[in-house]
Amino acid sequence: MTNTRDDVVNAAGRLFAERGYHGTSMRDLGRELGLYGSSLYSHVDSKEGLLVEVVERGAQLFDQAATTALESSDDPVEQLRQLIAGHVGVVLGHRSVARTFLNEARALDAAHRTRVIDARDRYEAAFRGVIREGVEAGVFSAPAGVGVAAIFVLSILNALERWYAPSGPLGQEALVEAIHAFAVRGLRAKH
Amino acid sequence: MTNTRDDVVNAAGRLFAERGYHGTSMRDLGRELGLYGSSLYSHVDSKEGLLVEVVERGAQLFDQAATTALESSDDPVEQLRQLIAGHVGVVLGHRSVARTFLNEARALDAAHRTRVIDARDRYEAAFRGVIREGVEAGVFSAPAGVGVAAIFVLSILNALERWYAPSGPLGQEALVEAIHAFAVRGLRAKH
DNA sequence: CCTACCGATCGGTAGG
DNA sequence: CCTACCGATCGGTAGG
Repeated sequence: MTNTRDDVVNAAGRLFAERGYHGTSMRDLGRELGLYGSSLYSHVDSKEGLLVEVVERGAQLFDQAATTALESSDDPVEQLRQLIAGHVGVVLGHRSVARTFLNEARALDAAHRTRVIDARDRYEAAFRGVIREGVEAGVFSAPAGVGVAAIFVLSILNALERWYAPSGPLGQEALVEAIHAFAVRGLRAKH
Repeated sequence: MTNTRDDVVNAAGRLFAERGYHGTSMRDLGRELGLYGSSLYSHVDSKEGLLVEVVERGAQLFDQAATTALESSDDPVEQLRQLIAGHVGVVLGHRSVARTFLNEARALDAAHRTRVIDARDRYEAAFRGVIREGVEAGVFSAPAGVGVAAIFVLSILNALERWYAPSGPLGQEALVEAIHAFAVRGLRAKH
């Protein structure tokens, strides 16, 4: 019945993801945990600190997923599959954190927002690198540029939190396969 | 120097797009127009009414674009190009409205939110229909289902507001061509 | 469109 | 973790 600090951070992630940072009050958050808004301050320093913590956790999860994916293989097609699988894993395993990371960074002060933007750019760079290797190996083609191709794939991945229903007809593995097939075809060099 | 009602709605769209509905106060909006927050109420009835107006305008723009696109041709590949071109046109021509429509619907009351969700579903249905026709004509393939394929294409389109820079190296026509090429390849039936 | 103001709610603190 | 409270800000109104 007693709440831990982690309970507070997790509940904050849920509410920030659902209603947005500015749409969530500390009293809302307290209610979610069965206590008063003012009581939250024995667990955390400030509302903005909670947002920073959730967002940094999101950056961490995506960063780890990308690193693991790149280490899994030397083949660009397979690395892309692992990048996609990793992203899907983060979204399905930590949806609120992912949503807050993707959508609420604008509520951060300039310094923390810069950190998030840098983290996203490093993550994107993993996709760019794999696509570039594929192009150099002659298996991919990116007529509009590697950067644009990476954004297209990431657009599909970042949109998942908006529509994917875990209880729906499309399972996690089928989802990964569908995205990978679509991306690899979209990137496929003529042959 | 005097502001019209349209000036107020447009400025509201800009601020809602940049900071979110809950991140924008009526005093912020007044400041943007060079007047006091309370003065806005001689132009509009309420803050939520402003959001409704911006979001409904977004629904209208996307709906019109889809209708025009479908009428432009009978060929699914060409219809898809026109759907993409129409979406890009809305985002580049009315970016704030598009952003607010895409991101701020959750701040609406249940009745208006339902209207937005219905509008989005009708818009998605245009993409589903074109892809379905392409599959039936044997030119497209959608192994994970027509609905999933439509979502993939729309994910790329809906993400545009997050990254596309009109002043960047990729012009509007090249952007449409790049998305269409990626989508058509992603959907292309083996042959 | 401004001045003056309202009740409600905000993030946060003090003291227990 | 609660009680009692703070100053600031919120959406909105009355009257001009």
